[in-house]
Amino acid sequence: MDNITIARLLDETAALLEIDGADPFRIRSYRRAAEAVEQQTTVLATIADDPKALTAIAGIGKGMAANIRDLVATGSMPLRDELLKTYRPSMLELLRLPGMGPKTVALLWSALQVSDVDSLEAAAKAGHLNKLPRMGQKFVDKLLKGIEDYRKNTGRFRIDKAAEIAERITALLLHFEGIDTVTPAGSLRRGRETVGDLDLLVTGPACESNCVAAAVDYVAALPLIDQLIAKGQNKVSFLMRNGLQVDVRLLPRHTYGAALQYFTGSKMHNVTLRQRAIKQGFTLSEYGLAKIDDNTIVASESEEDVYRALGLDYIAPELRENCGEIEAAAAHTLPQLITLADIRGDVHMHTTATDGSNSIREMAEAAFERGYKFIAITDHSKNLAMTNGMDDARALEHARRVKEVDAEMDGRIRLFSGIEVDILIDGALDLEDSTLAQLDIVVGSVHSHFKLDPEEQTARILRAVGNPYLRILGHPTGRILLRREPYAYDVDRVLKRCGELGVAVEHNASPPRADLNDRNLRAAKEFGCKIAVNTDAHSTDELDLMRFGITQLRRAWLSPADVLNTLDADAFLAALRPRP
DNA sequence: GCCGTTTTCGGCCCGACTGTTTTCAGTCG
Repeated sequence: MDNITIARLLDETAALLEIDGADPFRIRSYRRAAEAVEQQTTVLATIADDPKALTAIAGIGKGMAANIRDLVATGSMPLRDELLKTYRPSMLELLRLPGMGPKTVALLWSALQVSDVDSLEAAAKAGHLNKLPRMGQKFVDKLLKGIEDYRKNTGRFRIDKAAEIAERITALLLHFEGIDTVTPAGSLRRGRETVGDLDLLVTGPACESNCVAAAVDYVAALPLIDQLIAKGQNKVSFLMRNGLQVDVRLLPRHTYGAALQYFTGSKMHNVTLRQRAIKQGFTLSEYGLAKIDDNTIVASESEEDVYRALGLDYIAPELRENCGEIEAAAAHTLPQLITLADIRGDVHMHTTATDGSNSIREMAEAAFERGYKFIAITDHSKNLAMTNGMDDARALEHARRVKEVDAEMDGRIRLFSGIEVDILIDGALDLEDSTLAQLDIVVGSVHSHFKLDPEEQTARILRAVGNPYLRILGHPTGRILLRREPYAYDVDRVLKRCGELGVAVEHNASPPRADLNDRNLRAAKEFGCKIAVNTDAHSTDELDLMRFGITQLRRAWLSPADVLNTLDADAFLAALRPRP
C-alpha cells in the first residue's frame, strides 16, 4: 500500500468520524496524520512494523502508528470497519456538495436514509427535505443547483489556468477608483499544482470600512460573474462559467498584512501559528496579532511584521504547509530558496523542426531576452511521428543548424544541440547510439506502459548514451496533477537509481506536462539526484512557464545549489555527465 | 488522537456568512 492510499483512508476515516459526531480534536488528528503521511518521502509500508519510526513523524502518535500498521497489513483498520457498519462510503461524496457538512449528512441519513447524491436529489425533488428542521425551500433550491454544478465540474484547476484568470479579474478590479492593490492568496500564492478556488485580496482607499460598500457593489456586478454565491460587508464570492469559485475580500490597508497571512494559509500552517501566538500571549486573526490581555494590535500591516512579532523569520508562501517551516523559522534555519533570477539556462524546448511553433533563432533570442546564458534545442525523435519526429539524418542536420545559430548569437547566449529521444516498447531507443553520441544533451523518458522495467529503461538509456543526458520521469496519463493518482511505477525506486548513477532528473516546469510534484522533488534531493528544471517550451511564450517550475522547486525547499541550471553553461554540461 | 519552555492531563484557532431564525447552528475558509 502506498502513502497516498494510506493518507486517503485516514482522511476518509476523519470524514466518517465527523458524520458520526465524534470529538472534533480526534477528527483533526486523523486529518493531520493524513497530511503528514502524504508528505513523507519514506514509503511507510516499509516501516509499518516499526512504531518508533512512525511516531517520529510529527502528528503520528502511538494510536495512529497502530492504525497505519493495520492499514498496511490488512487494507483497513478497526475504527474504519466499525464506522462503515453504520455509514456508507458514498456519503463522503455528499460532503463535497456546497452547504453540506457532516451534521447535515448525518441528519439526512438518520431521517431519510439518504446516502448518495442521486438519492439526495430524488429526496429534494420529492419535497422530503422541507420536513426536516432548518431546511427551507431556499436551502433545497441551492442544494439542487449545487448538485447540478457538482456533476458538471471537475473540481480543481491547474495553477497556470488559475493564475491567468486571477490576472484577468485583477485587471478589472484595478479599474475601480480607490482600489490599488490586488493580491492572490490561498493555494495559488502557495504555488500548489492545482487550485480549488481563487482568493483575491484587495485594498486601497476604497476599502476603508466607512466606504467599502460601493466597492463591494462593484465587485458583485463584475461582468464575468456567472453566479453570485455570497455578498457580505467586505467579501464577495462568485462562480465563473467554468466552475471556478472566486472569493474577493476588500480590506483596509492597515490590516492587509495580517489578512494576507491569514488567507494565504495553509489552514494547518495557520492553526500551528495561532497556537504559537497563544503561548506567547497573543491572539492571531485576519485583523492582526493582538495581545490577549488588552487586545492591543502589535502587528497587522505586513506579513513580515506578523512573523517577526512571533519570533519567526519570514516564511515564504510556498513553504506554508505545516511541514516544519515554523520550527525552522524559529531556529533561523530556513533554506535560501531558489528564485527565477538564479536560473541561467533552459535545456528542453522544441522548434518548428518538430512540433514547436518558433525557429531555433527565435527561441534563442527569446531566451536571451529572459536573461539566460544557455539553452538546448531538444526536438522529438522519429518514433513520435505525429510531431514530425526526426530520424538520424535529420537529427544530425538539425544539430548542425543549432551550432550555426550558436555562432550567429555571437556569445550572447550559448546553444546546445540535443534531442528528446523516444524509447520503444521493447526498450530500444529509436535513434542510433552513434547519433546520440554527437549531441550535447539527450532527454529521455521513463515510461510506465512499456514491457521493460523502469529501472532497466534508465540503465538502457545510460548504456546507449555516453554523452551528457537528462532524464524525465514519465507517468501513465501525463495528467498526474489533476488526478492525484499514484504513479504507475515506483518513482522513488527510479529516483534512487538515478541518484546512485549520478543521472540528472528533470523537473518539467510546464504545468500541462509536469512530471514531478514537490513531494517527488524532495525525494529526488534526498536520494542525491541532480535536478534540472526546464520548460519543455513549444513556443517563445512558453519559456515563461519557468516560473511555475521554480514555484514547485521552492515548495520542495530547494536552494540554488540544489539545481543544475543555476550553473554557467560549461559547468552545467559537466555536471550532467553521469558518474563513471 | 496528539502533545509538552506552566504539561503525561487537559488543553487543542478564529471570524464571517447563510438560512432559518427572534438568538443560533451549521458551513466555510
